[in-house]
Amino acid sequence: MNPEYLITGLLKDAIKELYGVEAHENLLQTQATRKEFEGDITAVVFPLLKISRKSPEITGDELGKYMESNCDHICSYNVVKGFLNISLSESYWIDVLKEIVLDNDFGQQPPSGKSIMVEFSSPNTNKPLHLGHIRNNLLGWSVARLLEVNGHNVVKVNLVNDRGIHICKSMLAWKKLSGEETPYSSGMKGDHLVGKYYVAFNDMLKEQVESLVKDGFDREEAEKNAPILVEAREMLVKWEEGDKEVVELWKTMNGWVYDGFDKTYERLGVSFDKIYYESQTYLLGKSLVNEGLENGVFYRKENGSVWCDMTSEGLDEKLLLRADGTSVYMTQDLGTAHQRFSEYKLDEHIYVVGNEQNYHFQVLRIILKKLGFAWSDNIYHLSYGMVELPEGKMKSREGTVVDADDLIESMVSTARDTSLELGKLEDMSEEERNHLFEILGLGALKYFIVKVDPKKTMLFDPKESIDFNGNTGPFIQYTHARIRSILRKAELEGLHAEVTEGTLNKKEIEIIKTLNLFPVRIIEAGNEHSPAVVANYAYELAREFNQYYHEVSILKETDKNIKAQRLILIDKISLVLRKAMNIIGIELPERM
RNA sequence: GGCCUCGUAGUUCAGCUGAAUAGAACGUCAGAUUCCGGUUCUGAAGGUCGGGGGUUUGAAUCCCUCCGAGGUCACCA
Repeated sequence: MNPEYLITGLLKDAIKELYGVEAHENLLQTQATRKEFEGDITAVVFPLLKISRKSPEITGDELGKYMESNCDHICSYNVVKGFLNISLSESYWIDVLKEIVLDNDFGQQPPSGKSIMVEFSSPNTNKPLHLGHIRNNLLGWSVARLLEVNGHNVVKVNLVNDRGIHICKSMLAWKKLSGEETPYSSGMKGDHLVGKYYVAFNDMLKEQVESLVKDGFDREEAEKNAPILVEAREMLVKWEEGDKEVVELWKTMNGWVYDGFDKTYERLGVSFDKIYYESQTYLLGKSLVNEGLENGVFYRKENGSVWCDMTSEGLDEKLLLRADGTSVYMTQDLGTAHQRFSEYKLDEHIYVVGNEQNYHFQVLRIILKKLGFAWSDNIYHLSYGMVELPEGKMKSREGTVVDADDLIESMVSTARDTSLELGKLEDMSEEERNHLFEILGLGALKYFIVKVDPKKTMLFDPKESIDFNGNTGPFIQYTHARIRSILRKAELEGLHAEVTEGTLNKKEIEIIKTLNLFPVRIIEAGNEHSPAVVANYAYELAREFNQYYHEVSILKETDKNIKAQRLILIDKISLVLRKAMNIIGIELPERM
């Protein structure tokens, strides 16, 4: 039984008995006792003073006395200021440990019957993934995992932006410059190859603009009407008309990009249940807009364009259909949301999208509400901030964008260098080693990014992230390997890890408390859609083990019972670490 | 200019629905340790929680205001 529930229940009884009042839930506040004080669980008595009409000290003492004599689990209490610190008996904590150990699905919540869709990644097909996408993918993936652990049925989807002027730019530059270069002929990853031509296009555009300006054109005019840009727009028109040659090239080049993306996704460890393509969904939503128009939710301007008025919500008006009847981004998102909610019977839909689109999602929700969809409140924009580097911001114009593949590769190679330096890998095969470097490099990256509150702008420092000390992925991986090594040695001695009636010291009770917190953290993190909570919890647990390990000798302990109990405790720590890191997609090594 | 988000040790981050002396880590400094100024261990210093006001027995947390940083307000996506 959860100790805080136990105390809350007792407190309620005590108040009723002593003061004859049924105390309201939110007056019964408990928390883990701070380290400086004696005790396990602390009840805050301030809120109860208006019931007792006595001083904090007297109230605390009366309640403590009642609880102590009415519950076998409580062995002592003390009152400091308005805080009633309660110590629970050793046998109680052993029972808690036993409960944790016996629960094979520890942390896994029962099925909720809810279906939740998580959309993340959502790349453009004109260039490779970069550091920003990494944050997106890692957040999306771990939120999806987190919701699964919370018992929900999760559908992971990716909406690929595969159409529009941007891909035409790459296509055009490829046609002009490449000499039919392919990923196979060049040995380049498909997404990088296409990205190369996107850059080439922009270089050509810049050149043309400069020369036009030199010839006396207005800069703005030149930027709009450079010949190559006109050509790209013509290509887009041809694409929309279904021009065979253009569509063929479009298919080929996008295919290269998808091959490239797949490799990056695989290495990052993310996957999707379904992939949507904008080329197939961009017409959705029009009928919804027309319906809204008929119902008077939207209105038409003189030139024929359709708008939604949101001035009563303190916002502007929003365009939904252009004068020529074509749709915009918002139109499509209205349509896809509607389609998904009805097709999958969703209870919730989470969009993992950068915070520059906060306004978009605010508007999306309002419009859906205006259209009368009850589920409009069940869309959630998981908004995340930019990732900056020690060198400063990434700017595509200045070419300081960090490529995802390059970054992953450099993380893994740094992991290789530092682990080789530390040694201890002699008895590993080449294959095992490479696997270790891979999970260390990626573990460093994933942990460092996920541990930060999503909505905050963050700074990614590769050097700091891969340090084996500190609040890092490798530290947790190292802790795990260390525990597994202890357990292997114990096994060689023929020892079994189990709960016994041995004694517990203060640190061990603390660890049991922390372990016991795991399911609570899972639920909390799920409600907040924030895997960062899980990451920081895992770090706390790992740090607790290291302190513990430093204080007591586990293998040298002579009492077999105590030894067995210590082993089961650390075994459980390693298991919970694995479960927590599994949510973030970090693999923990058996040795390193 | 309107709207949204953020501002916590030198740095990167925690701080749950308000509670005791605001926590880690890295860095810094001191001591110990070894072939070593690099590794490891121990310890210390370091904070007006952006400023001001308010609500409360109690505020980093809630409200108002100002300052600072970022984002966004397209017949772009």
